[in-house]
Amino acid sequence: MATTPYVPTPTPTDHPDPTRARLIDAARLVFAEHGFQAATIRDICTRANANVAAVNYHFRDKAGLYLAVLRHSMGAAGMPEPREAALRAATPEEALRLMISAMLRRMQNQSTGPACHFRIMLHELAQPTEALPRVVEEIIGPNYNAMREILSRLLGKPPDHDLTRMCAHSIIGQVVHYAHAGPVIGLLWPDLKMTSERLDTIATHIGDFSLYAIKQLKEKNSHE
Amino acid sequence: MATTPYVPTPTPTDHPDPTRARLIDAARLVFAEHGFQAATIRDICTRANANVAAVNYHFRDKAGLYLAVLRHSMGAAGMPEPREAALRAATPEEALRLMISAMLRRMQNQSTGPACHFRIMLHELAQPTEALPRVVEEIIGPNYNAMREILSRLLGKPPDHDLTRMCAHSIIGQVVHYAHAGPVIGLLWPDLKMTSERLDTIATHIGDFSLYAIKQLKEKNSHE
Amino acid sequence: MATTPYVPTPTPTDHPDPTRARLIDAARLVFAEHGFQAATIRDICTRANANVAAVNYHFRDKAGLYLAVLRHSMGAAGMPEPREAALRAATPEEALRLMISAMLRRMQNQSTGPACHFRIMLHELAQPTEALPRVVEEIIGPNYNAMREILSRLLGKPPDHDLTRMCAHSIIGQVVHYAHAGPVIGLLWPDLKMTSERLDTIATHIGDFSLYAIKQLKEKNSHE
Amino acid sequence: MATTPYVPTPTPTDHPDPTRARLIDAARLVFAEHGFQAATIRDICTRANANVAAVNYHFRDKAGLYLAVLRHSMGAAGMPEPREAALRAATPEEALRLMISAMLRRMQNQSTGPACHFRIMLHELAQPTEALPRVVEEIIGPNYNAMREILSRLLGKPPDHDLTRMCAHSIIGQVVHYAHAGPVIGLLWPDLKMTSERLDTIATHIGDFSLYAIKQLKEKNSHE
DNA sequence: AATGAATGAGCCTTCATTCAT
DNA sequence: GATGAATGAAGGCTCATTCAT
Repeated sequence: MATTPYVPTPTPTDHPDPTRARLIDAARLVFAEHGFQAATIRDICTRANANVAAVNYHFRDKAGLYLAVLRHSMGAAGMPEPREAALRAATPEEALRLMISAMLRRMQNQSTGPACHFRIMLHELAQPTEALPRVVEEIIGPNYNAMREILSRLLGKPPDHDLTRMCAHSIIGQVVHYAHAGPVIGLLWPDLKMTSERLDTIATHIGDFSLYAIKQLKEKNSHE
Repeated sequence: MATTPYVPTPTPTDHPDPTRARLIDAARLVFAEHGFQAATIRDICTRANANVAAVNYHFRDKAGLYLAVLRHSMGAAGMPEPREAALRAATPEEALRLMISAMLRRMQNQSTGPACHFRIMLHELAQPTEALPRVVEEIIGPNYNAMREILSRLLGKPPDHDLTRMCAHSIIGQVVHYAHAGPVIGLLWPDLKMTSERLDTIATHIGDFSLYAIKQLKEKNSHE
Repeated sequence: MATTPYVPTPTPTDHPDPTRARLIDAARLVFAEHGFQAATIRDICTRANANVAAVNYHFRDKAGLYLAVLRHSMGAAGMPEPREAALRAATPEEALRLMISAMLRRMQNQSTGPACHFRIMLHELAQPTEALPRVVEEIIGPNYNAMREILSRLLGKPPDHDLTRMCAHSIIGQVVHYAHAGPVIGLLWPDLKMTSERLDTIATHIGDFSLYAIKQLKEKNSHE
Repeated sequence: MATTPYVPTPTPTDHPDPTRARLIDAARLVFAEHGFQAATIRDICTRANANVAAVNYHFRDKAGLYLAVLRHSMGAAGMPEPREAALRAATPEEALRLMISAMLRRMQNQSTGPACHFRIMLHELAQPTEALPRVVEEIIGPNYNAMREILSRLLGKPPDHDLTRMCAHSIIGQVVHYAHAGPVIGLLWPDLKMTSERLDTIATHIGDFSLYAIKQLKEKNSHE
């Protein structure tokens, strides 16, 4: 244990192309495609041009590699993007639209882009591992809170209010549905092509749908 | 042929406690918990108090057992429930609310009730098997079409219209989010208890949210 | 054991088409194709339109069925054919030619004809079972002795003489080679087609080859 | 790729006692005894004092191990022996006798010697695998061609002539019969002991038998 | 710092066989 | 007289992991 260096390397981008970095990169794709359990170390090592024992050497464990992948994905610059988008908005309405659009776009290029952790999340939902709490805390939580802030302003309710939360779920549910149910939607709607324009259309629809609903909910609520 | 009885027997409830039925019952739970690939025949057979070879005898295959479980879940009386609920409604608004409520209730008690196939579906989404098209065709498709019929009346657009489809996705996305993101929501909203009343609250919220949005969308669309 | 009727049925052609007969018929083909060990009871029973347990019921064992097949093949009318052919001959030379021709013909239609036990023998040579001594005693031995009788007359040596035996082996070896090495010969001599004329040519060649050799051997031996 | 070393290593005798070599050695015996299908990996690994997974690691497959055994046997120094023996002969008659003798000797001590692939071939004949064409091409073919060359000179016919081929089959058939029919001959001729002198006697007999026959066939053929 | 070799547990499947009916 | 159902043993294969170097 004293010889396993998988902990004292907090700077992952020190070396240009060490085995460690190649492993994380390959693992991201494999975990995204198959999930934690179904992914095999051999597959990852083959893609990373590394030895089978490399994973155990660098990360002690399959689970260690998985955690490293998540930590890497969370630390990547791509993460705060949706919230940043929202910050640039002048009105809460625009902020909501920007967030929706950013989340939608993020969920597309899952397989290649630096944000394929969305697909990892999908697997995590189907079969949660011990990493779920950490992911929720560091990735999902902040986004969830940011959205509640926006909704709080739109609804005139505190972020902790049940209505605010349920509205947040309604919006997030609409967005992630296109990622979660991707294969099913492909079968139910064969003509659908996920082009960039189509993505815009969907984002606009979700924005309209949600803002209309929120406006009415606010009115009805203020009358009570 | 006389030795391979894994063709679907017409009267599955003839005998009081046949191994075949016990296997399907146990498999439902195990598949729901772990998904097709991660589930092990040994686990299933142990829970069903059956021999490891029983699966091969009755269903030829792990895949055969999986198909049988899906077929059983689809054929179960629980399946048409959401659509039936909608048929009893007087207005399309009520029909929509009934469908939402039925789907939500269905998604709860996944582990024990006859409808744990919702959790199976979740795994199927994360890692589609060859059974996905069949499930879509026989389970999801009809519900999707029923919902589009209702929305078609509410929106004044044909069921095939893009707006109708996107509204359907918006509603379904809101509903299934509570199933898909269950563990995450549990972490983000620790006080939430999924009691029967809470379920009603959520169903009402999704109904309100969606009907408000639809009404506005219809108005805006008719002005164009 | 008292209830297993697989022994007291010495008359196999009593009933027109009982399961037992169908099993033996199917087993002959399967054993001929795959040998004793590689043949599976399920395959046999499926082809015989019988239950998996039928073999154990009628023959107690896979080995029991195998023995029954051999007994059936040995008792069949086709067996003494080569020797009968030899008896009809006027001279020992003709007797030898007739035997060679009969053995060659017999070895062809192995798969369908009633004499597919030749292929069973091939498997028995590769992996002898406990049935080998019985087969040698009842099938091969008589043919071997008949051939030695003929050779004894041709060579002027007793049937037990080493030269007689080695000549018998030389002739039998030539003949069975076309059966044993069938797949190899097919690869080494792709143009070869095992038509009836070709069979005649081969029989004539082996007859010429052997009779020339025997004549010379007799001469040389008588001078010593 | 770094993890799959089952590609043939150029220097198989580098290490004194590597698992790979022990596996091949054990597999040779087991395959010779039971044939490809009936042989079990567990048996081989037990005899080789290796883990069950070692076969998968070194040869990917049971079939991979089988191929390696064949390749090893074919590459062994013992292979070209019969042809080399023939090359040292002054006359074609002597060449033929030398080949016969070498083949006969080779077929003995199948179980321990480096040439137990003869018994493997026997299984291959009874139940051909995908390896048969390769074996024919690399082992049997060259011997067959060498013998046809010799016979061509003895008969005055081209190596491709039907008579040449049939004579080759006659000789090869006589020789391999002692290997193929070993157990049967043992039962038919209990006094036979396969001593070295007996092997010489048999070789001489087959040589006499065949050369007499060939001489006569050549005469008869030249008169036509 | 990194790897080739080896390991043991576990998986799915197939087999011959038995038992109750 | 015959069968559907069930069983335990075994087989080939894959996996994550470890160890000596």
